[in-house]
Amino acid sequence: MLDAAQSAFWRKGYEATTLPDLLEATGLARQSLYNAFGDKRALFLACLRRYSDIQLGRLSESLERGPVRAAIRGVFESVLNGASLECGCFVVNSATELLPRDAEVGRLVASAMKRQERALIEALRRGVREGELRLTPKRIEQTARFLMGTMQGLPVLAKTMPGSPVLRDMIAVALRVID
Amino acid sequence: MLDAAQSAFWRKGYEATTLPDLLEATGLARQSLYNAFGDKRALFLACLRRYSDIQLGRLSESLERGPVRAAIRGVFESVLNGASLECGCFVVNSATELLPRDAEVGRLVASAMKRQERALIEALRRGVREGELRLTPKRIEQTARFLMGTMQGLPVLAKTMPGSPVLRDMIAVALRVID
DNA sequence: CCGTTTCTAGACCGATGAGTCCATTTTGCG
DNA sequence: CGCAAAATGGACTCATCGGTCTAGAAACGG
Repeated sequence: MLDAAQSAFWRKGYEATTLPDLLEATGLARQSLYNAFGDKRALFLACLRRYSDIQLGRLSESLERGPVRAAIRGVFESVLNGASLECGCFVVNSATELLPRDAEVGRLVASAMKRQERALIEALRRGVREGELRLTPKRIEQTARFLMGTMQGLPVLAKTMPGSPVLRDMIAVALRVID
Repeated sequence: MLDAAQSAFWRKGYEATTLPDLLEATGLARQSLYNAFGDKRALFLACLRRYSDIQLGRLSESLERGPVRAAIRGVFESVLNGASLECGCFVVNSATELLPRDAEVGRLVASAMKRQERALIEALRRGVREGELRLTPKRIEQTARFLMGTMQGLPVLAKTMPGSPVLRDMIAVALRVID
């Protein structure tokens, strides 16, 4: 239900997605949609929250067991398939479209980033603890942030240079920081 | 003249920028604007072309003399100030907003990226030639692409996490690939 | 089986979007 | 100076936006 609306917003962004678009995507009647969610903006925020929660869940799950390096590589490479390839990341898209004008979205995005950062720090810590990685505590933070930045950048790059070898190279070089 | 329109589009994106916005920004009368540029879309494309040309000019200029490593660091750090900090990169913003729906914008963006890639490759080659860097030809391409990806990612990150230490860390780690 | 509640279809609303038209003023040039 | 060209303001068109309203269909519970 929210999935359908989300995919509409994801493809076209907030402004460009019209109410008819949302009705067609969800199959709902106009009134039902307003009863259920209030208005377009509230629906959008709900989608965004949901997406970032799910996405973060997936990320944490991938990172919290198995070899850390392989997990991170896996996360990066999953961008090469997935919906992100042509649509980018929903959170990043929303951020570039609506920030810094929209404070609510700003908070939401910042929180998503923060949680992502924590998940990566946690994973790197585990890697160090288990002897897979060798990083000072300072370096852990720095590296996690770098990886996060790269994760944000990849979908954007995928959009701007579709089907180019740039993505693979980008990933290859980025992964060197945890070699 | 185009500058004014550009900054309006830059701040709010294509869809969200209304004609009244553009009139106020440029100070032009409605009719004059239509006489000069045709329509909103044509004006937008003109702005985008202009921006990417100027931006690429600046980049090439910074990269083509002096120590390469310092030049690249300078380019990265210029993101920390500049209009990019709160508005991101106009090209990247436009790409995330309009791709993959808009083929014309797609071509424009892809071409901008391609030229940027070339400029970086050129710079790295020079660095190797002058003995500052030690990279195999293969590595040069790869590294250039990585740097380009990072350059695209930085403004996005700046928007999603304003005033966070993430940017500095991201830059610090990214620069390690040319150490 | 009936009454209540929910959902649906679609007309409707005011606001605002991009784009056009035209009468008037301003400008620049011979 | 004078005239042609261009720029201006503002009314106007038509489409579409997000959102509301209403009357009828479906669904559900006792």
